Amino acid sequence: MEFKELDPILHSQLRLAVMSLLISVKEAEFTFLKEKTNATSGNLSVQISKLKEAGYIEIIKQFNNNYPQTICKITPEGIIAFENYVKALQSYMTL
Amino acid sequence: MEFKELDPILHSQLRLAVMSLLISVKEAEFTFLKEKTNATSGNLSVQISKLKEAGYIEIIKQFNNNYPQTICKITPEGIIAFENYVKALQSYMTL
DNA sequence: AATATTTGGTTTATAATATAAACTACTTTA
DNA sequence: TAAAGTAGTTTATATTATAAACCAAATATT
Repeated sequence: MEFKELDPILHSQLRLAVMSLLISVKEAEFTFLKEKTNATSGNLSVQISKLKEAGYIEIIKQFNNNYPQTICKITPEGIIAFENYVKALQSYMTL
Repeated sequence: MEFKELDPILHSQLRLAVMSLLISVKEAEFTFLKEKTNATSGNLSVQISKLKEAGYIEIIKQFNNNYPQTICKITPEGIIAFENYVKALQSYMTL
């Protein structure tokens, strides 16, 4: 058994946490992700941008009660990438 | 359920692969690790040093058939760290 | 009504990490 | 004895992660 490549986009604690949340909730606000992950705004902003560039999530910017609101949704590619990442990890876990 | 911290020493593809191998074989030569992980010598050298500094492995340098030989062994702390890392990962995997 | 504070972020600068390239030291083979 | 191979280490560079600083607008305070 060889070691599978670990998708570098997902092999990041914060991006993985975000994806993990989006897998279960399907759609989440920036503030929700920030609270759940305990990330700083700056870091979260950068990381969701990377996930978007990779095509793993969709980012929707809108206004809610006069405030800007950033919504994140996982894409089908994102779901597949997450599943593959989990599978790849198992090759390291001596399961 | 919150996300557990991922030990940064282990959250590296190559170091994780090395630890995964050492969990199963208990002791391995540098060249064996290099072949199994497909790493370059330089990268492997750096990463096993970090694992040693963290106390996760022991490095024994000796000579074998006139050639230098570097042997790596996992330590009890290394085993615990690996197990904790695997447990922490599960909090991201929505198992 | 001006000013301070809060919300909800982004951009930028810096620190940490991973990796490859270059190098060292020695051995074997031609 | 020169070339090539073994077994690595060191160093330079590219990539990543993170925090600090900033921005724009809303709301609260005096």
